[in-house]
Amino acid sequence: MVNSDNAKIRLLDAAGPEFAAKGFEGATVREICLRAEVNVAAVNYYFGDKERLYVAAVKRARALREEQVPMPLWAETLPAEDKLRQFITILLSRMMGVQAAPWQTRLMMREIQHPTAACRELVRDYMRPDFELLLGILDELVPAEIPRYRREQIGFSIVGQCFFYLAADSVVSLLIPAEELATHYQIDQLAEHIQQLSLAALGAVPPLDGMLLSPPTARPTNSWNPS
Amino acid sequence: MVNSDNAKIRLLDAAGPEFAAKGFEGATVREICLRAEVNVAAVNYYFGDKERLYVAAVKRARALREEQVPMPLWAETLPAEDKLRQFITILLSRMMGVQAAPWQTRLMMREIQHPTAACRELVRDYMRPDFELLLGILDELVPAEIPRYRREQIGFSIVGQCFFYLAADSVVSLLIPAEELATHYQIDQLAEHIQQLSLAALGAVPPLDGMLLSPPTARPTNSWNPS
Amino acid sequence: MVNSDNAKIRLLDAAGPEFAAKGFEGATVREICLRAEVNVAAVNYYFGDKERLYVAAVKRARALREEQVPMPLWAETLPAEDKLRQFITILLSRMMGVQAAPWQTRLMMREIQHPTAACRELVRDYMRPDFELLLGILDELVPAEIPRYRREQIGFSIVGQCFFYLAADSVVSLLIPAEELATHYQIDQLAEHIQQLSLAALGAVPPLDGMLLSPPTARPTNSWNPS
Amino acid sequence: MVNSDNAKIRLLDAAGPEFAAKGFEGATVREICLRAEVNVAAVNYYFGDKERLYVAAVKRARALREEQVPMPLWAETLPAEDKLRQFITILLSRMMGVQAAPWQTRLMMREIQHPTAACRELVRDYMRPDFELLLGILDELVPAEIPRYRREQIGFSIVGQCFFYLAADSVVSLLIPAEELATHYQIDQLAEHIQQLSLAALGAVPPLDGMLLSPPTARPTNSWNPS
DNA sequence: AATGAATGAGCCTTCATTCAT
DNA sequence: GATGAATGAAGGCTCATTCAT
Repeated sequence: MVNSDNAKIRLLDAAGPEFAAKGFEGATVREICLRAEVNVAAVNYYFGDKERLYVAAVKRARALREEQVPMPLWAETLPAEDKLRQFITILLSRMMGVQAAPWQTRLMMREIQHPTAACRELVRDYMRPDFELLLGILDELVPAEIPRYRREQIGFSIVGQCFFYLAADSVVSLLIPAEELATHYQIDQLAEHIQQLSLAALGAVPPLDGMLLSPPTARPTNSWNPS
Repeated sequence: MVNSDNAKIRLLDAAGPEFAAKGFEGATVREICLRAEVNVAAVNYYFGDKERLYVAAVKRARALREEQVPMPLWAETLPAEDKLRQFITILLSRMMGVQAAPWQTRLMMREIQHPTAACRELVRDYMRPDFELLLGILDELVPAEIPRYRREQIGFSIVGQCFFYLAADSVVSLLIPAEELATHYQIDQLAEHIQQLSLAALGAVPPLDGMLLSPPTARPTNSWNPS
Repeated sequence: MVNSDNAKIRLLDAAGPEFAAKGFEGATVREICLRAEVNVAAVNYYFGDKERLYVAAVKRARALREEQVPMPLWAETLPAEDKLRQFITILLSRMMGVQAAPWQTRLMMREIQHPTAACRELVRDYMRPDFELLLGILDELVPAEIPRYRREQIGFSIVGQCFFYLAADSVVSLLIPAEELATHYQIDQLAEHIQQLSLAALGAVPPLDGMLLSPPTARPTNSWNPS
Repeated sequence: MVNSDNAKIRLLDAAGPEFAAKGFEGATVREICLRAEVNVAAVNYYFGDKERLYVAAVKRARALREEQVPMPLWAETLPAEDKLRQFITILLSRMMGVQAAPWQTRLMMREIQHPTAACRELVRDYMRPDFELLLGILDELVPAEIPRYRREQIGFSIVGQCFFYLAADSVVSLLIPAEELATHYQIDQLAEHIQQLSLAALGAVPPLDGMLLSPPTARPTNSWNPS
């Protein structure tokens, strides 16, 4: 039984990096089993087939990453601005690393971009709670009249800025000279940048602006930022 | 020979959608040749091997997309705010469409996330000019003292917000109820949102703030936002 | 142990239908064990290997079929013609059913056509007694001078006619229109047909015909049927 | 092209004996390709998959056997009795051989007993023409009033007697002492036996007997052979 | 006595590539 | 120049069997 669990875990630990590096098609069961030091038949024995091993590996990846960089439990009195900063920092921490990004992150990135059966659970169990957390923070920062879809949009803007550094890191790396790259990949500085940008935008949100309250399909003139 | 060119073009036009839909590993030379109505040996004959066909297909994808949604030539007198809005609109136009996104977009997305030999040229010929264009717009909007890496960071923030809707559309689709999804995928409204958020942030940039001028490696305390 | 016997019997009862339906190669140990609700290792534990399970299943099949349609014990005074009719009826009863034939019959058919180690015992214990019974009936119907090999030949002709409907039922089904098929598969009518055909032939046997008495290797001219 | 045909034929000639000896499941593509001296991929290249190779092998088996032992074209004046004898002889010739039976015969036997997609065509193209030929001969030998299903039954009885020696040869071999086996497997003598048995039965058919004319479902008492 | 975990051999198939024409 | 035939390598998976318990 103990050995059984070990073999299963070893398999997952071997499959994660392989799938992350080569994708579902590119990775081979043989190579994974070789790394896990188990028989080729073990994949079928423990997981049924390659695809279910992949799904299990994705789930494990997120669970491990969650453990490594957990969301904190904030005190009630903590200002929303600080929560936002910490939230952004954690998001960046999870995504940063570029080429050295842990396999967990790269594997999840693959799943997001080429979603399989695992994606639904991934979103339900991990992305959604985080996103709701972010919406909760925004609730403290934007006027009550701002409709939900606008808060979501602001949330996506914040997440998108963080996400970009991981998902498009190949482009960033080629766009920025190698010697300056490290400047761009400093988590704290970057977190501050994104937080400031977001707070400034939130502060500029005119609470009574018609456009924000009316449905987007009846969008008025460009009066949002009258200054 | 004319036929030769035709075969090569037909091959590229067949390869693009295939690679976009199934990835490099998932797509098969046979299927591509079948669609192109050429012999299986044609890939090796015209391109050497599968990989070089892939690279050629990626390049062609970006060239086609460039034609479809070109960057405009702005009049000198056009306010930078308007240029920014148009830039964002074009970015979103190129990326929107989720599953219905043209194969060109999806193929480039694959290349960004799993870069191959084609990525370097892609960035050099297409991403960099666009990014420089964006930086030029920002030059008109931020004080001269703001260092380049900060402008780049602001540029990445803008691009990242657009990029997110394409790269993470599977997550967005699962996060937002199906009936509200269309609300989030309105290019003009979204462009306005991102523009306003960005402009508000730019307006908030304190031109004399020490942190912004000093190199980030010698970053002082969190005094950027003194309020 | 009681459980042991139960497991063994359950295994046999599960193996029979499986082997009958899919053949030795097609049937899998796992599926058999699943049906028998025993461990996969049980086959090897109780029978040594798959092949010996197969042999045991074949034997059991014939024993069960023997119970289901036993040969009757005839009164001394029963006319041979009636015995023949009953014998044929029983043979047909055992073989009829085509696809709906009980698994026992189908399994034995497989063994006859692709004999394994089980075939020898099957013939010795079951086929031979039946065949000797038939020869005994024929002894009462043909002149004493008829040599044994001729009686055997007549026996084979009778058995062959019955056997055909089971062994070649796929051909019969395709040769005869579906709506008329039932007409051909009426046991009593068919038994009568075969009995009459056989009796007519027996009656026609010229007891003193040279050919019948001389060894077939020295067969004379075609004078058997002088007409 | 020539080489192509050769490879295909070699594959068929290698597949036939393998399938005949080991069945569809038991035979392996590797072994067949080894014998045919072609690459393992050749099966897929020429036939799509193992199953279609099997079907092609079955068809070829029957075609070859047809060539080896063709049905003769009889003169109009040839007595039906002689035609029957020759028909039976040819049937036996095709089936005889016991263990030494050509692979074509054994393969067809497998198909009859475990029919696959090939069976339908086999019956349509080969079995049915032969069976109709036999019915034609019987038409000359039985009174016109005898209904078709009775003629078919007589046909099956004749074919069944021949079929038995091939299909159940394992049983025959175990039932008859080895030294007497050859006596039973003499084609000419056996053909005469079956012909005589059949002719005697035909002669005994009472043309006006009620049962023969009435539908079998309303079968009267056992009055068929009142003698 | 009986079992669940684990295995290694082998199977069919797919695929990118090559070679003679 | 361009192609259809043919190939070798490798991949995922199934299966009967074994071994420690």
